Amino acid sequence: MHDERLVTRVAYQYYIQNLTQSQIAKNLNIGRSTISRLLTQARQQHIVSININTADAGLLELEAQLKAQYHLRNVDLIDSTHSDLDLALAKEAAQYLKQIIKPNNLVGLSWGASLALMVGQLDHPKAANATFVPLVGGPSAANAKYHVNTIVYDLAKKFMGNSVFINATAVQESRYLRDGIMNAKYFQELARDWAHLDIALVGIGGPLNHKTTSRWRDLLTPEDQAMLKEQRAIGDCCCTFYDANGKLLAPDLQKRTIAISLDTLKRTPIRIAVARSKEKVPAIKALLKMGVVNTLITDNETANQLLH
Amino acid sequence: MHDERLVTRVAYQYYIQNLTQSQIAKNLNIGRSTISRLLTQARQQHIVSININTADAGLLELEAQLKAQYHLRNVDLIDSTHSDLDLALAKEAAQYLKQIIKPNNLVGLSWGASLALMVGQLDHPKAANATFVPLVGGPSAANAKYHVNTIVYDLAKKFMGNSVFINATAVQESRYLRDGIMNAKYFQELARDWAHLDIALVGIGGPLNHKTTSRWRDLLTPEDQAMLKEQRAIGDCCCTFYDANGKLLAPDLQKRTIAISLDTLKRTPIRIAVARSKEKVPAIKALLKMGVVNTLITDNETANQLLH
DNA sequence: ATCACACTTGCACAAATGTTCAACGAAATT
DNA sequence: AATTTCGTTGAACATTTGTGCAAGTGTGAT
Repeated sequence: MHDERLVTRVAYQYYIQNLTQSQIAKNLNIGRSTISRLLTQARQQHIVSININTADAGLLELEAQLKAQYHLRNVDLIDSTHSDLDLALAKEAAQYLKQIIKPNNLVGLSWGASLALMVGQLDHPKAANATFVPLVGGPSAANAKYHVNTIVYDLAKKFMGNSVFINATAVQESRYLRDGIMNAKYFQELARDWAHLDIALVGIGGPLNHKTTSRWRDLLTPEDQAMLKEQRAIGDCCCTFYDANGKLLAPDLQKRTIAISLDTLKRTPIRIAVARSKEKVPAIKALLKMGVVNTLITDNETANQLLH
Repeated sequence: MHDERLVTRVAYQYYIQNLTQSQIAKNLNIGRSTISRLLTQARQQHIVSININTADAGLLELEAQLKAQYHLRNVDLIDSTHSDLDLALAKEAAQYLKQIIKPNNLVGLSWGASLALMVGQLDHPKAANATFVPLVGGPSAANAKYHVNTIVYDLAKKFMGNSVFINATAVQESRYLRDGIMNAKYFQELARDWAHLDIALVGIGGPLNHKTTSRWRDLLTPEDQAMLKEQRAIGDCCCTFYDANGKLLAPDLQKRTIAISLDTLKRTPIRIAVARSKEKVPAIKALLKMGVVNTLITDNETANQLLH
């Protein structure tokens, strides 16, 4: 342990005057290695303190905590005080995707309002020559604007890449119909893609009774809905429902669903969820615990609630 | 110029989470060079601030200012709140000397209370095998304790080195006497040493009328004193008097003085002055402006007054 | 005094960081 | 539209920093 006076002196010359360690060593007639060690000591003993002075520095702290608590690869937060939160979130997701996408990547997408919004927010995308594939079947109505195919197609266009379409709704009337579709040669290719994704980008569905219940859920029969309610579903990801403990629900419904399975999804290296709101907190939390996604883009309010 | 959001993010990972630049680059999918640049930007824009939390961090700031203002090689300050300031100063000077002295150095010393005190404060000196020489003649009375020779001898003993004595008082009765002495072969050797010093350690004398007028000044004749007063002497270094503008005074007295000349002194690479007190401020200031010394050891009160 | 131990130092190497340069791409100008 | 200009980027190189190791130094016990 060294003289505090000396430590301070060294820290001052290094951090305030920006001298190199060699210069300081010459000044003080001490070996350079010692300077290096004195500086580590200065940091350990908090003789020097380093602060970050920005409004959103707190966000980063939150990100780190969340990342640690759920063992995530990454967390990206936006400030909850934005006027249009959903828009801001979409923009952030767009930037994030742009940042991590690499040439020839295979990118899978589910859908939902967040993802649809995202596409529009993508500015100056780079030519990645990536391939974009849907992870779930389409919604009931042929509402082009929110159709998975539209999302995938627009995204591919912006990135100068290719896209693959999906020609079926997410939920079929019977498991036989569903199996039939999935056994088609074209679907087999899609399934193969699902197993080799580089990046997956998914939304998270909240509880069934929530007002803004998303468009596609009209595909569920009243029986499905009853069943899910009974089993305490708190949300879905890629049309797979689960409860607060991460238990997958409604196996019968599952078998009528055309979508990537959560297990397959888990094989993707980068699995990003984009979701926010108080209502979705339990759904997000369960999904994180299950390890289905390893990257989360949300706002700080949601993040705060996820910490407990 | 980059996105502040990104800069903050990078700064956080680097300074708070202690990741390396390469790791951050991988996280954010950015080239490492860019991270380096972002960090410089973060510092420039004060997005990160680095503080030093020590009582005497302010001293260092003062030191830096003083150093800049007078173009000094180094400044070493002690805290003015010490109970015995002169003792503390002596101790600091001792440590400083110990720190910078190198094997076989040739070290010159003037005298004064500060330097005398210093010798006693030198603990655990290293064997430097240095040579110590007086820069000025002795005082009038044969007060062994404060004699230059004593200082030089004691110091040499502590450093396991050699010392050279001086066998004359600082001021002679006539220039002829003085010239005679200085022409002696032994003095010629001393003079040669003066021209090749590695380190010079000097005190600074304050104004004449000051109460604690130092011991040696009884060598001055009443005429000398009158002359100096008339020419507005504010202090001396190595028995050479000067005024506030750095003009050397009393050439007649000079010619009767046995001491290194300030010009010769200036040829020494490391020239340290040890002095403090309100009264000596003008003397110190003038000496610094003249460039006679390039290293100053004092207390922060004196330092503050020197800044204006 | 001698030994043993803990602790510090400097050297040499490994890792991390800063910087130059050439190529690229976006805006602005013709 | 073609061309110029400006600013950004990554790769390679130069510099700076961190660290394991062996040698040195002081301290305390025997």
